[in-house]
Amino acid sequence: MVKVTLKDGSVREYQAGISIGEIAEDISKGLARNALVGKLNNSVVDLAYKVEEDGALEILTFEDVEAKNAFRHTSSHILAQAVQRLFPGTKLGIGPAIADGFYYDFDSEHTFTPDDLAKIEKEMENIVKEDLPLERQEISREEAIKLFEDKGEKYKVELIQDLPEDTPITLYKQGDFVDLCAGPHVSSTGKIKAFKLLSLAGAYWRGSEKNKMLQRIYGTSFAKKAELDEYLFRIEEAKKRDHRKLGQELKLFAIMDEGPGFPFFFPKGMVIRNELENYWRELHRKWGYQEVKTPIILTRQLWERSGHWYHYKENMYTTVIDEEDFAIKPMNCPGAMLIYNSDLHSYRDFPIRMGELGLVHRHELSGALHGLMRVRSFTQDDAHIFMLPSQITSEVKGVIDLVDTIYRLFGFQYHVELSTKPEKAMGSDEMWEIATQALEQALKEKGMSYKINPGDGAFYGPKIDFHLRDSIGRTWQCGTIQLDFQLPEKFDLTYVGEDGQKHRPVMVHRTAFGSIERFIGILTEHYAGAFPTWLAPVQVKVLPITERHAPYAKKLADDLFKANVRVELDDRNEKIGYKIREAQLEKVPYMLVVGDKEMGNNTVAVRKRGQGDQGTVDYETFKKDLIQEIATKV
RNA sequence: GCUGGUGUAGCUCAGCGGCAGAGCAGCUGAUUCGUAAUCAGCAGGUCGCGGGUUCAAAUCCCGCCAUCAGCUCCA
Repeated sequence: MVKVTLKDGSVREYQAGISIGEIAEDISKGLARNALVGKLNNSVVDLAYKVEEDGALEILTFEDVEAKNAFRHTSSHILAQAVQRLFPGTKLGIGPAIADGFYYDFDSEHTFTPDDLAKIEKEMENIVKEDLPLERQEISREEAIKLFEDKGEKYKVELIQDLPEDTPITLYKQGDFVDLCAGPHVSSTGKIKAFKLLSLAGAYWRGSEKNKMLQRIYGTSFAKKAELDEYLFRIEEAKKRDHRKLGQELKLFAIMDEGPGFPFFFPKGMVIRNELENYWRELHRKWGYQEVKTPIILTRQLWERSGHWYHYKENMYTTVIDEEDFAIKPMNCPGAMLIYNSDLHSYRDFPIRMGELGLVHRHELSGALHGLMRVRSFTQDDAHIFMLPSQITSEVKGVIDLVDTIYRLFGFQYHVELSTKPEKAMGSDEMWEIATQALEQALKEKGMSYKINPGDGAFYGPKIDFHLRDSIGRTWQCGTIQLDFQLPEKFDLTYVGEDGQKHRPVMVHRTAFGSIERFIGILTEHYAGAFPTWLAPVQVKVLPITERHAPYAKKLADDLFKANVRVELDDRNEKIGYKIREAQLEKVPYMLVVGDKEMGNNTVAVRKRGQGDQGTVDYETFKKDLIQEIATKV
């Protein structure tokens, strides 16, 4: 007999060798129906797994992330089976579950088209109907290699050969289809009730551009049809928030064929940008920063000295002036070094916090460009902080607080990553070690949870990155804190210490928004274009009901304009419903509808974005509240 | 950069070898109206760019550019 402890603490006894599926059956019919995999002593296993010893058991359903992954992993096997049925000779790459679904990589002479996806889905439906059980089988390395060699599955053979010696090799079999797979899987193809293939894409074998590009098919699957439909609906909704679409609809910004990766800001987008910059300046003044501006084009010698010419050249635009080589700055730091060195510094001056809204240009791969999120010219809200080594932790903590202040104002969820020394790096290992420790120390003292990104640091130092999400869940690096022991050396930065001797200061590069452009992209998606009043390009629209009310409407609009409110008057000869509809589509926060009633007693009928008609209020009261709302950035 | 898709009016899209189309937006006129679209008329095009095939190309073929998805990259 074996004793099984369930999640609720109850203990049940069974014949040794009972399967987890049978235990689920014993617990309840409903659970057995929804059970996908089991979790025995913290490892996830198939329902067919036979329990031979006492242990803690959980029966997992689609609600559990491990079960969801197994479910989608099985879905990817069904996809592979369907593809091999329809396109014999197709070789298999890998086919894992991912955050919102699954994919499988194929090497096929046939190039898959979107039309093929429908055919493949049909065949997948057949496989689901066939209700094929998935059978797990453990075999020796030699047998496995022989099996896949005979099938011509060269990628699988490569995978097996690269597995550590002591790893058991398992196969999963469903009908005539066999795949190398660690599992676990759901018990039968019939469990996959709702799935959809979503897209096609190229993907390099094992993620290296040196390898062959395979064809990847993405899909998703759910336990219930309704959940799938809801997911697809959510994706459609999220696409409506895409900043590229909203940027065009709301006339905020655009990227044109004439300037790939070089964004244009229209008057309305410029309002948002200027408001953000005003806020930035106000905040940085309070936090003890000074502001500088450094040139966009600087000599080749400078970039050679900073190391960019050797480590960053493929991303830099260059030009020739009077037969001399120049480069357009991809970063602001060398300019800041020159400013630092234009004067003598005392330890008493530290920390020196030198901010710059600096326009940088970087040559990004054409395929990497993405609206405002990934561009070739952008404005970093940069700052360089010069300090004593003893000030590192407190300065880094200060920047963490500053970034958090900004993100909290917008209600962003973010996560933090610590990136360590990359392969192509300047400086010694010890330098890197000290710098990385200093950053980690600050994170620990702030009690922040963070993810470590090995080898993802900048070439000159380790960094802390702040990542924000876009409308469809992709994350983008925005704020960053980078410790740099290289540039102070290269530019021979010094300060005079207490002892009257010259010493080397420590420097941190940091951004909060990251890039103003990217930040505006994220903001646009975050608010779905309905910006808070302080950022809204147009804050109030005054809508007279007929021409008769236009003079009163104009008086209000003029008064608001004088109070620095961004106001527009819509005195076109249109019905009120039409004007409201337009203002609503423009996502203007406040509409003031004025007719005979309002004109008589100096009131306005307020319509608030998202909340509809708020009734009639005294104009002066409205104005006072509005100005208060703008000032407090709510 | 790589793989695949897409590019037609300001916007959204139809047309896919035989006269360049629709809706919205724009302009003109009428309508003077109370909370998401009043009616009528007019105008609007190097069909991404270049080459080729054809009696004839938006449509087929080749090259390039841009863009979308993913991969790679991401300071």
